Amino acid sequence: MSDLQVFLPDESRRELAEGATAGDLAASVGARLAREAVAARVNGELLDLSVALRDGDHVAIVTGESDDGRDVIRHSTAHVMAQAVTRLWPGAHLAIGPSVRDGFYYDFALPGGAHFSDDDLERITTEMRSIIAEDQPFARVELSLEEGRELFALQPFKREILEALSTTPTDEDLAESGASVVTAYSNSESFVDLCRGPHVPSTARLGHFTLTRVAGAYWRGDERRPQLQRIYGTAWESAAALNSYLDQLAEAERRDHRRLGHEMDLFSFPSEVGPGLAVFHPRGGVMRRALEEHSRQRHERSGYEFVYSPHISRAELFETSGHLTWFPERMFPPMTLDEGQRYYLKPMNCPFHVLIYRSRPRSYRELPLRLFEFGSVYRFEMSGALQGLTRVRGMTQDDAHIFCTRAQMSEELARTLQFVLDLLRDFGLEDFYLELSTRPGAKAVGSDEEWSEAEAILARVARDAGLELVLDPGGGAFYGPKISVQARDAIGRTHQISTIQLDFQTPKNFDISYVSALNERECPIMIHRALFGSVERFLAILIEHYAGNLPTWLCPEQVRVLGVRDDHDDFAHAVAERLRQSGIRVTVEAANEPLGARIRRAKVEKIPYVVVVGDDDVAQDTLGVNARGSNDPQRGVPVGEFLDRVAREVASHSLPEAS
RNA sequence: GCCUGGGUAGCUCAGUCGGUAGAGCAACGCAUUCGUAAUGCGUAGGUCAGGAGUUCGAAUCUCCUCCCAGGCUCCA
Repeated sequence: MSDLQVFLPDESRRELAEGATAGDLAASVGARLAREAVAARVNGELLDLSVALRDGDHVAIVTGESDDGRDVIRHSTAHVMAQAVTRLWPGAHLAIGPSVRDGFYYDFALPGGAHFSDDDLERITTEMRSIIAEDQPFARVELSLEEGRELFALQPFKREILEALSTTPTDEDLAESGASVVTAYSNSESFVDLCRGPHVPSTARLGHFTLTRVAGAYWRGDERRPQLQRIYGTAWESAAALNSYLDQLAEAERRDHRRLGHEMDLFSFPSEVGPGLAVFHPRGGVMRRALEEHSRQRHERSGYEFVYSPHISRAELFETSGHLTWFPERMFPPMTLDEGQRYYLKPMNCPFHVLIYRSRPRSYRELPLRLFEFGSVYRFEMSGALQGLTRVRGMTQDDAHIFCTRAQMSEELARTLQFVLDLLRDFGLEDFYLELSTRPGAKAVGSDEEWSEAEAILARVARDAGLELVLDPGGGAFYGPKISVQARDAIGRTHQISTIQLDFQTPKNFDISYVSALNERECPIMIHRALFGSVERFLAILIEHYAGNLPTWLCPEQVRVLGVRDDHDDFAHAVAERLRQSGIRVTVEAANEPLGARIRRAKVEKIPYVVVVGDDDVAQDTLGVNARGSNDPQRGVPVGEFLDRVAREVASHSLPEAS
């Protein structure tokens, strides 16, 4: 007898008995699906498999191999972790335990203010394994608010969540269900957790997880509220998926620019200088110079003019610009000089560029005026936020400020965006999307009309660029909205690189103007833009993108010449000199070790070309070429031919051809 | 800033119960002269991050400071 009809994603119908659940549906489709099912999407909503279906429902069975499925697995694993922690630390308070990208976490407050240590992860893991082995069902319970308050009387964070739900029923689902029903999941008689769900049907569906680290986290992310103990983990639908994720992590670690930067002798952070302050070594210096020089040339060709400004300034400048109002805590404390004058290290270049603009009257004929500077800025980042070259206290921005009229603004933005993308492509980044950050709630200055206009223009320019556009509501700076260019690197991570910001405010703060064609005094618009973000961070991204195997034009050492025996060393030096005269960065390593050992060293150092010269080469003016990434060296290549090849590659910014 | 973990030779790491500081690689020296990913022998290298304390004696135990790594609302 079948008195219930549901629709599958392919619109086919399925007859089921009255009272059938999503789990029953999965079973009716096939044993394999039933085995792999973790949840169901019913009429678009992600629900437990135990949900009773109604006539006419559209149902998609969710398996572990989907994003939805992994979310459910991770969320359920977090739940199991909470149960394990509760068993090991009776009286622990539970906060929240969501799934996050690639994993999950759960926040706890342990009795007596105890902390987790790394060793605890193993104990918790063991406890979790036994909970999973117990094959506990995740039983959904619906409660009234009052019942919820009673059930979680001893859980202050859960209570706070309940109170928040009762006073702000903003969530649509809750509004629909009357805002008075909350749900909990009970795994066993001894463990119940307030949770929206859905969950896998039973703990036995879990198991491919690893607890990764312990951390502190403030309740609700607010440093004025209690600090909780957080445990992060990752969980997947299969052992293979888990291992592949762990391999990815290992690959990211191999590419880490801090490790490579040290190994390749590019830069360091001497503790004598201070945290977050890097020094560049000669090899890193070569790389940096090549990058900056290329950027300079591109800017020159694109109509930018080059300016310079000092690293410190009187407080007045940053009072006018608003920096001291909006983020004084991010600036280094001032030094007070004679007569009580306060001087600050500059956190941004824009105020200086505005003063350059203001140094004399400007005509509309000069606009757009594009001022560029490799400007070093200093920001007092929280010590815990510092991270290699990507988050530092001293950095150099490839910063420019464009002053233009309102009428020019749209075209100038489009042009700037195109320029950004072209330049990034020169460095081998190809995969982009754009993010539009709009008005931040409280901190924004300026009128609503200005903001709407600016946001609309940016949105149009972004759309016209033909790239994927993601919205970041409220992510703009206090003075204007921005477009940021996000780039995906070789292992699929995304980095925010360039930003283009519109600013109506600073020109007003500094009261700058130009004389229009109608001989009237007008206020220009300012566009802030940094393409690399900071030179340091961009280098870090490139190092990781290429795993240290940089394109030849950026390599500190492009060619290393090795003589087979030491009586070939003179010829090796002669070859090197010819390459050097063509602008190639080349060294010679003398033949006092076996050739294989010297080749190995050069390979380990990621030199693009190892050149070997022996008897035949001396006789015929040729060389042997062993390119990076190749195990198949070429012999008898004419010196001139090799020289052209490297020169061509440098000019085209490409990687060595692994022939 | 706060939480957890860490800091031993240039690098990667060992160092037991508190009892004279260890290895491999790198560096340097000598020998070796070799055609595409590790030649042999030898030498040198240390305020065990820094400071204070406990102790007959501290890399090791205690406290303080510095630095590094991960984390600090992708919401029940």
